[in-house]
Amino acid sequence: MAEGRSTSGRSSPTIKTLAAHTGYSIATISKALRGSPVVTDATREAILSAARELGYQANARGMALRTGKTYQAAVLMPITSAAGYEWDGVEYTQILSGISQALDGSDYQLAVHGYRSFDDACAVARRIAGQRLADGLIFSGVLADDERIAMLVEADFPFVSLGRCRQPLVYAHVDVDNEWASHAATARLIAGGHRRIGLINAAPRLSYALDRIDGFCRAFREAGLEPSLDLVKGGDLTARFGRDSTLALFKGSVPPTALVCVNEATTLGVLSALGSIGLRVGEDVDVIAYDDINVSAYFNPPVTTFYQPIELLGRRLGEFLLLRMAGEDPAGLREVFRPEMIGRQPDDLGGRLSRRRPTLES
Amino acid sequence: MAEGRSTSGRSSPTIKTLAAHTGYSIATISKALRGSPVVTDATREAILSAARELGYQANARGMALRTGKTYQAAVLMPITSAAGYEWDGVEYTQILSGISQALDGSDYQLAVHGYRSFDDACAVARRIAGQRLADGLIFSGVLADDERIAMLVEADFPFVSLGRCRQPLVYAHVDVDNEWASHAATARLIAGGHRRIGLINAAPRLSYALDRIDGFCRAFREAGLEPSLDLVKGGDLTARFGRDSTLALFKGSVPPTALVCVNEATTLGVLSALGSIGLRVGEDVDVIAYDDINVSAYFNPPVTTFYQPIELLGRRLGEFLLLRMAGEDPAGLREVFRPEMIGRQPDDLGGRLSRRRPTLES
DNA sequence: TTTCAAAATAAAAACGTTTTTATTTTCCTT
DNA sequence: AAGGAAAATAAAAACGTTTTTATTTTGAAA
Repeated sequence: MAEGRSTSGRSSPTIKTLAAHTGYSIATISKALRGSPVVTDATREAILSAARELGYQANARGMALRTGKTYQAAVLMPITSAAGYEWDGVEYTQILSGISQALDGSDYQLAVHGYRSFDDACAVARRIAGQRLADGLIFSGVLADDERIAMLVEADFPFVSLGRCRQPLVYAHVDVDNEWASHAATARLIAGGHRRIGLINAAPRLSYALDRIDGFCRAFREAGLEPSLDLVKGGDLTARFGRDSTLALFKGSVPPTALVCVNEATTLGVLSALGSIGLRVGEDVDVIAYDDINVSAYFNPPVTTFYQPIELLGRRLGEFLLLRMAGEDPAGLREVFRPEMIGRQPDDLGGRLSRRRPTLES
Repeated sequence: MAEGRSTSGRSSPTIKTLAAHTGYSIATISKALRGSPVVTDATREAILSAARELGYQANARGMALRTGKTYQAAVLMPITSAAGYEWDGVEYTQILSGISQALDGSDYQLAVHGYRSFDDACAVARRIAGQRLADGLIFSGVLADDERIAMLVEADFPFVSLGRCRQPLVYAHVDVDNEWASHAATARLIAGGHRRIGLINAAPRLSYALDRIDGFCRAFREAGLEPSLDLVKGGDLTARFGRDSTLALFKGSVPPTALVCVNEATTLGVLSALGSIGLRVGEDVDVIAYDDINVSAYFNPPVTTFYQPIELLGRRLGEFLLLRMAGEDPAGLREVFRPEMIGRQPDDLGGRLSRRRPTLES
């Protein structure tokens, strides 16, 4: 099997090379490089100088074996299962980018572990913790009763989740206040006169989908109204799901006058569907989207969005994981963000009720 | 520093545990597990059985130190530099997904190395090869004279590039036939009567941007025409760039009647710009897009696209890297794909030349 | 039956670091 | 000046595997 050694013909300097060069022992050199106080300042300076001069870099494999640490920060990432399954998980690029920035300058590398289903995600998480394939783990797609969180808390294995479960556990996490955002979007539409509001949501087993429904309902109840739960659709975060859901909602006898969309992908599908049945946003129907990559800035017609830059979440995930792997209390590593509303439409009925509304006949 | 050992209270079984359990020596056990022919079948079976029974998993760190291998497959991924820099590199999720699928079942983990600029990408590649941070490398964003390729070929360090440079080197790569695709798109528009064709392209230092221009020009020349090179714009692959370029092109005295777009992100921006200046695709202007995540299926109005599922490219990248790390000749690890055209518009002038064309006054 | 060679297994070394234990040096007190 | 304790450095062990070298066992031939 090919060995890709550098072309200089000699291996990189090791701690033995440094020992031969300086006259100090391997143990002293190791302690000096680690900043141990049992080494004098003069000795430390001499060793650091020699290390710089020789271009010494500690070998990660030697360190890993002795310390038992992997120096890997693992991230679970969904494997999209079929070509053409467009835009599934595209926000992961920015999550990984944020995490990568947080890890920059640390000893840690970013290791991506793909999974195909939620059960597979649990199995991968179990294997990472059990076999010590990484020193810490980041994952998303949190369920209300996510067993990964229970398992990792019990194993005392460092992790940070993007999202929160609904179990009374203390663990590091970063999240968006989905209940608040859903409430704000829904309240805006109710204040604009809407009563038949559709919610294009994530799959209801996902914790934040439940949070979205809670916020949706709270807005109605605060207005003394019954929530239009018959107009709630839950599915995957694809443009196709957005489109199919929209077409289904507008086939009904009393279709929505407004839609709240879970993300930018479903929104694209929603807009595509509305266009195909001749409904104009801002005139025939109002659309509010949640967007974490700000791509809805380019949607035509423009839509009001609740925008949360996901790369910031990614950076915070990485920062928290480093702290958690360094032994910090997870109770101090929890943060929930509120997205910023970008109003691009008035989102109100604007005298529309008197006009005849086209519906899709079945 | 917290040690996340499993809660069973005992460490995972090591080869020493297996030795104590079976009565065989560590060396015999290692050879048996590796499939060495110097061990008898009976001995091997007994050892494999005991390994299964005890749930033995070889420790990657012990293996790594002794063999000198990292069991890491590195991928260079751009770090998006600012929040709001939307949709930059979103296709990486599907590339990583494809690579992850290819690596599944192998001993290799996917390690993501972020970079901020091309020079940073070169520095990271140099460090990965020089310090043996990984056993192989995958990267994209190939330049015509990409120094990463030259350096890694000289170092004989296993890698696969997504894209080709223009140097006479032999190395593993996966690519799309950009010259062919650009030619096909442009030829289609020329056949439809277009003469003023805009090319919303990638930055011209990128190898495939040059390939696109080559194909663009070849289509004109084959039709006995001069290419409309004044309508070629090169920049980053963002919706913003697509929009800004389009607005600039339509400010000109003789604006384009058709646009060829480098990817789905710039196309979104292009459509947004056209909508904002009142131009209708299929009527006032024709748009052909290159798309590797098939999201343009949801664009409204629909546009003709050249579609190449990028996850397939990702899988092939992973497959080739495993083969390359196993010592396979890079000359046998090269593949170029041709995207599939999905016609959603006739893309011809259709009697439009007689109509007055709105232009943007400066 | 004995001897020798091949096969099979075991012992030891190695990878490169960190940590533990041992030894040497230095400084202060009597 | 000598002795003892603290500081500083060195030697050895350890991590868990693979590989090299050594030893034992087995089988075949004389």
